[in-house]
Amino acid sequence: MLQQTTVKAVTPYYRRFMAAFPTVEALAQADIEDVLKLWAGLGYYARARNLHACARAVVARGSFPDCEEELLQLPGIGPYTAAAIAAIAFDRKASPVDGNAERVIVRLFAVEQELPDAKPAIRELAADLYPARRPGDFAQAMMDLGATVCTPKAPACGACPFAGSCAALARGDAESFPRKKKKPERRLRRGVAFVAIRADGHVLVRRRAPNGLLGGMTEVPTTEWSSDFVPADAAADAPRFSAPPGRREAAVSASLKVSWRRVPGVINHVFTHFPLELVVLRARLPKSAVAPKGMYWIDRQSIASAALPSVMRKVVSHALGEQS
DNA sequence: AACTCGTGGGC
DNA sequence: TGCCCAAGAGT
Repeated sequence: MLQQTTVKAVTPYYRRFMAAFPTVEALAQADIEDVLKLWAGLGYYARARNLHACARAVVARGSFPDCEEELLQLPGIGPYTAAAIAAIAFDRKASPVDGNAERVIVRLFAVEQELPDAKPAIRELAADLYPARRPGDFAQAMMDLGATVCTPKAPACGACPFAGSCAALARGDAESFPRKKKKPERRLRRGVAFVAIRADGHVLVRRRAPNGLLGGMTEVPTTEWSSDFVPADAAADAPRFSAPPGRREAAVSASLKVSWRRVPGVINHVFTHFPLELVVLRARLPKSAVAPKGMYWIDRQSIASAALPSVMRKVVSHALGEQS
């Protein structure tokens, strides 16, 4: 959970998750849908899928691996996490380097190479630093130093135990480290989201593809999201409903005429690699409306606990006229 | 090697 | 307000 995410953001999720899945066996037996529900809003959903797969792998092999090399084989456990578990949980000589420790090392040695190119060199420098005893405590101390003293902006060099040996500080420009490669421009993508509301308050949703962006999460139907999308072209992608079976001829289900109305305003959301602007269309459906193939209705209470990512919560709240 | 992959807080 | 950043990993 803590991969690329702050302790503050993680804490409530962690508590709920551990209450639901107190053991690796419990997690391994869970449905991915229930795992994603508890991850909804936290982001980077591949972590949830990987953690679930990881639990199953651990149960299958019969125990937790206790060395870096075997930990690396598990899904979702990369160089940092493998080293962190080895050092902290098993007191192994390993050097986990997170973003904080990375910054400490770079400044200590005034590494001129830009990130992320410098990562391998930084890891080697860190590996040379590991102490004779308590590798886990040392690793956590380096991370906490980066988080509280050797901060990205306005580092508190006066309070740093490395002040006397820091190459960046000696040069007088610690804050200018680490050097970073410029990021590619992120183009705005547009799309239209359809919020169909049944007379009893149920909302139409579907499941996203199991992998990729928001993989496995629940969403309201939308058009494609693309840079050259024209909202006026959305009608063709609107979900189509049929009237309930019965009365008319069984062979031909009558299509239900639906009036989509634009909800004033737009939803803006920022993903890591692109910003998104969604126009929201809303329609009221009779209680008898049949969900299109691959979609289903969920009630208000289920919306609250569903695997809806934040961007979809924004869309639904906006369409239901809730204050934000 | 360079992309992809979320979200919220801090300044 | 816009940008940076966070206990990174997978492809």
